[in-house]
Amino acid sequence: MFPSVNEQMDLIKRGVSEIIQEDSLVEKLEKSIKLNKPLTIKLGCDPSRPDLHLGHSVVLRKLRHFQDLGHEAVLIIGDFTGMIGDPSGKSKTRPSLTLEETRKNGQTYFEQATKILSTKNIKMLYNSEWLSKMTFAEVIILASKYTVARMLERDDFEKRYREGEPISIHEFLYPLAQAMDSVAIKADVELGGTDQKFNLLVGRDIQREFGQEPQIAITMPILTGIDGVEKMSKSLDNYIGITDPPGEMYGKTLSIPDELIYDYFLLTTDISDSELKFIKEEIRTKPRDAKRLLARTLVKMYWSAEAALQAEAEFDRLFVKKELPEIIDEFILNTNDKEINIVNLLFDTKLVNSKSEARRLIEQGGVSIDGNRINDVNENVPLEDTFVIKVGKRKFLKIVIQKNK
RNA sequence: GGGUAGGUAGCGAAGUGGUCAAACGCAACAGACUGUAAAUCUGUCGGCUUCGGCCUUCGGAGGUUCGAUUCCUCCCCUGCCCA
Repeated sequence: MFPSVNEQMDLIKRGVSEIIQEDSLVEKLEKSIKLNKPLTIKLGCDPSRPDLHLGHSVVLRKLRHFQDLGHEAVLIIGDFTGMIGDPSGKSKTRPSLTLEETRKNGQTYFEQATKILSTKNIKMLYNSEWLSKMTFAEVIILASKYTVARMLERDDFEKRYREGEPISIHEFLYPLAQAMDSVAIKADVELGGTDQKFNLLVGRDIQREFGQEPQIAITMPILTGIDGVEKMSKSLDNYIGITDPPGEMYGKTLSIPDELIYDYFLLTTDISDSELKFIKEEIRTKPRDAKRLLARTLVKMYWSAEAALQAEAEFDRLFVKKELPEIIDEFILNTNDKEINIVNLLFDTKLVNSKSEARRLIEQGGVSIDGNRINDVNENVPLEDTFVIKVGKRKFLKIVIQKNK
């Protein structure tokens, strides 16, 4: 039923950053084969931001590997912590979610995650199921199992403490809560990004406290965002969403720095080891082709081969040949006026957020109608036939005039 | 509880009675360039505007003043030190 330990380890080890402890993992795999029992692979999910991007896909894909090897994936939706709020201390404004919101987000998460995961051997659980039942006394006993000094070992706590930034007491409780999740499902393996290493290790300690065999912690590298600097995240707007439309996915991929191409192939695609070698060479000699292949590969994974080709053609049309896109949104303008001031037009069609912005764009030469650049803020646009406005590089809108009589 | 330092535009950070819509950096946006939505360079970067200005902003609420981001009072929030 299960592939051999060596075979399993080969796939498991691809792209990982760290396995703690590797020999214990081998033992677990051996035992699983002997008893013909799948391992329980845990992944914690944050229900406050259900929109998944390629950064999330790195760890989800690792989970998929385990599924492919016959093990069971368990997604833990952190609804309990989500309802209380702010888990990182970083985003001060992160709102507390209601129960309904966490369920809805959990569902969205599941839908998106199963673009990568198999729906066969998967379970999704909400951690409020066990965490909300804990009494205050139980929480205090749990808290007694860990010391402040050990908590401060975590990089971000240590850094914030050193720099005099606030750390709330409840933040110390989150790693413990996450550890209780591992206890609750008797996790054999927990996956996470390298930034989760500390939390995954707390899970091991707490499982031991509860008389369980500690889980294996597997960390995956953090994917750098398309800016090439920061980790991929939605709030930094340097992400490629797995539900991004093909054109956007393709374009964003092309904008990553060349140094990132290899990592993206390794961590976000299924490309084989032998192909990877070829790609490594191609990145050196023809980075453009390698990147286009990456962009096509990603669009193909999340959409289709056809969408990938279309996205590429569209991209070339827009940015290489600087022509109009194939499909342009339409705006129906109901008016009997013969002409309209360009600033008002931009504002009325919501192409800009304020009239000042419209003036600014015009003064900077960022606005054109049917390919003719508008240079004057006071210019009036005749309202006779349909025309196309272009704002900046990427915003197009087709204006259709409708006379009402 | 005591002491002390702070809270300024999306973020970081200057300013300490008028010359402040507020230096500078980052992010963002536009233009040029490019294989690219990268890099680089240039410009813009609260709102409205008849382009002369006008209006709303510097934790919150009051007050002093012709005039406050700058001074005073109270309140809220945060760091550090002491207990």
